[in-house]
Amino acid sequence: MNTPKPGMPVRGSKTGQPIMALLDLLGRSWAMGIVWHLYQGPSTFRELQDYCESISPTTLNTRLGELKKCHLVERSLAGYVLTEYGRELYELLEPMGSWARHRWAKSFEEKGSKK
Amino acid sequence: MNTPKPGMPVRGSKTGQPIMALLDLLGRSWAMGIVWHLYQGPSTFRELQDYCESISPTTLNTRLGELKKCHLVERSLAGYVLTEYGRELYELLEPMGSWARHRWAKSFEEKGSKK
DNA sequence: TCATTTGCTACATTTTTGATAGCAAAACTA
DNA sequence: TAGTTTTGCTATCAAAAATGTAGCAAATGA
Repeated sequence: MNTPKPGMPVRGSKTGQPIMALLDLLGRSWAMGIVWHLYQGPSTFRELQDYCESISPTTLNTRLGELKKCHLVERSLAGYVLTEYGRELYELLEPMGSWARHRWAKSFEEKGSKK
Repeated sequence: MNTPKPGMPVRGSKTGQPIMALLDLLGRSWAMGIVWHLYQGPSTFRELQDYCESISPTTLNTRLGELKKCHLVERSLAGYVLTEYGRELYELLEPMGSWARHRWAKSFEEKGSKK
């Protein structure tokens, strides 16, 4: 699975539009979860493993590799950390948290949930 | 693969926090791409297939099913459309588009790209 | 009525992910 | 400084998810 980057064809989009590369990258298992978690502060490999309860070390490692190649994550003395780009991305993701809690979750509470 | 919903344990998070359910849902192949595309207007199944160049009808169908169960997409006479929730979500996703284009893509242009 | 189009299922193959074991290097500890 | 932990990560195999292709039944159009 090759790392999606802007300007390169990615899963399902040959145009290489940056947003498509980003959606491909973030659409892989745990990618957003890792970014989400790292915003709290640096984490070691094992801490990330614990956080992502069911991730395998293989997947965690490839995902970290992709995020590094895409300049969202890097290593520091304290462990893995978000880069500046990573933090910016988190800040774009962040509003989804409150929306999910305050708006989206409500839509499941209506009585007689269809389907 | 069961549909992630707020309040239910999802891939790697037993707490059922809405954001975790959302990240699980959106982290599946093509989920964000479908939302992204549908914001342009209603699409038929075949149009979505064309848009997501390499998606298989099987996957498209399950993904649409999940998005419907989660109140982001519904069917209309004109085809599949975003619900109000779906449009709200798109609007949260939208800033990622310009960030990817104007900020993130730049990070790949530096001379001597490492790695 | 006959040909298209549409939404979707079936099924075999490939790709991705998970689970588990475990190793080499670094960091403690006694 | 020898022994124990911890840490980052690889290897391997099984399970799950996605793809590719064919094709069918219902709706639409000519």
